[in-house]
Amino acid sequence: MPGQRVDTILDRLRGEGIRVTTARRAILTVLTEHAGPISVDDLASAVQSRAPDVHRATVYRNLSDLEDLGLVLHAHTGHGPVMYQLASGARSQLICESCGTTIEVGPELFSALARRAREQYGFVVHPHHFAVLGRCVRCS
Amino acid sequence: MPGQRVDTILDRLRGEGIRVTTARRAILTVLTEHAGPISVDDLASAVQSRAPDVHRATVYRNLSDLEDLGLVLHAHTGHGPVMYQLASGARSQLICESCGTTIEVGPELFSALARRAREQYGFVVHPHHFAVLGRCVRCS
DNA sequence: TTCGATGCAAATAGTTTGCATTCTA
DNA sequence: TAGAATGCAAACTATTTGCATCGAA
Repeated sequence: MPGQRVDTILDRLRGEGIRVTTARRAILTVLTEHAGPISVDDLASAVQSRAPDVHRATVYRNLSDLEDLGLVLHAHTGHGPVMYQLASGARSQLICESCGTTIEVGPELFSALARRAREQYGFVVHPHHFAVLGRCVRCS
Repeated sequence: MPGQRVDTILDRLRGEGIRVTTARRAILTVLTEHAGPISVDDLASAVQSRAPDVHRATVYRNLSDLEDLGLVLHAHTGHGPVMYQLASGARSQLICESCGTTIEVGPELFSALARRAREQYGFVVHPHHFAVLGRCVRCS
């Protein structure tokens, strides 16, 4: 299944005149197999276990390109590292500032905030681009 | 009025055995006079226009100490710089990912999100520690 | 064979730290 | 005058960029 999904994306890339390389395939495979957001660090490690020669700079460049194409999204997590995930089925995160525990949540959690921001300020919230910081059950 | 407020804070610091220095006074004065969150960069510039010899490292060290005392808060703003503000009367921010426009908002905007996060996950949201990213009226 | 993509190294930005010196209390 | 706080420089982390080389189409 994941392999098929990767191939679908690669076909789309080819259609856009973008070349299918070892690095690109490995990055998309890891993103597809890993449900939810993953840090560049973890992503690069996973990629390098498949294709050892892939350089970090290449990972950054690819993530940036894939994001421009609308295929992946990044999220800022405060003190923590930037997290990437496939755009389809993207999830948001609640992150504990004390222990780092991360809870993945759907966009419905933001519906009221999004509505108020839009009504009061005309501001459209992007729930996938930032983590909600706070304190988890165990730490509070 | 601001001067009085700064003195109140300085008295409290003295009470905790913390010394009142030129740098500390300047940092607190700028934070008090500037309503809402300010970046370290802007804060340092404003501090240096009052006390030119204050080094950036000192600004960072002081902000960290003041935060430990619960007097100031920092917020992560995604791609942008970390913002600091006095803890009393702290505001949250909606930041446009396209043009950088910032809207300051009160904590009431987060009430529904905070309630759902608490009810469903026992997670306590800290609305002041992260900015809400999205797109402003003009950019969307 | 062409030119997009890569590896590598160096540059950059934001922040932290070690240490000798300064200055508050 | 003791030791907290500072200035400075160097270290660090995360990310970006220039450039010569490589390889997908």
